[in-house]
Amino acid sequence: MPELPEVETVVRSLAPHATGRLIIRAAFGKSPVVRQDAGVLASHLEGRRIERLERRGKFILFHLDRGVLSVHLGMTGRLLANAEPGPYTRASLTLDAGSLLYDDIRQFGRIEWSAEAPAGLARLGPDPLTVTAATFHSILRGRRGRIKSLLLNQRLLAGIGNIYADEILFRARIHPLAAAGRLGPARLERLLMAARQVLEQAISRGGSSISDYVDSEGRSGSFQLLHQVYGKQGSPCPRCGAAIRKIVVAQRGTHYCPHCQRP
DNA sequence: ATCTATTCCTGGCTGC
DNA sequence: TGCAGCCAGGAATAGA
Repeated sequence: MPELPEVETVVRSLAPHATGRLIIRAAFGKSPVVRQDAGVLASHLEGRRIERLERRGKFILFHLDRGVLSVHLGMTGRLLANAEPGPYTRASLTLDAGSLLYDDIRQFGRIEWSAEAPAGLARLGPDPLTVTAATFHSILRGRRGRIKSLLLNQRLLAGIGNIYADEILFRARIHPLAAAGRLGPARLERLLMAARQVLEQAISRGGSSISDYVDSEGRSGSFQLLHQVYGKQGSPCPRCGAAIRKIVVAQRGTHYCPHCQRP
């Protein structure tokens, strides 16, 4: 389940393989991942040069000398450099040096070409790693939703998914069902600090390899070894020893310590 | 305007 | 051993 740290890791590992490369050939299978016509898509890509890669929330942007190719990994998407195509390969780019593949078992990912930035990006909120405290506070102020639901909302903040929402809330010692708008300045400050610390530490570990996430060179991350609550239901809280609890919030499995994260 | 439920997808796990 | 049924969840969409 690639979230901000995994997508950032993919972009960093991909950049040396992709930046400055010329796209010789682009091929797409029939898949919900690719919604545009394969021939039209290929005609937009073939002959173009990849000038720069960028992460925006969980989106990977290939800035071309004309247009932008955006890739969202969904749940099981993989962008691989110089890999052999497999049964789940949905797209492939042949470059003037090397190749790029997009593999995706469950096909929740999306690949899209657009002349400018793709429309969906305009709806994304700021990046939690760079958002100012003032903006962060204003995003959550007056909201009646539960804090975990809001952390997952990409329009408010872009990049946090289910794993990191749980880990961030644990670090900030905030209950996932807490009313966001009622969090005081001290807790909001703690929440933003926790978000930055968790996400940056996860990036430094190459992300969390929970299901089948690997970077563009096929390497697993190791942050899953440092998870405090995600997937730890029944295990003792690393801070107080109470049993970690699992509930459902916003239709997502939600893990927290009932002692450290009081309602 | 907001928030919540549903839908898409399939490998892997559970339990009979 | 085999297999039906459930589970995981990012985000668009529909519904409250």
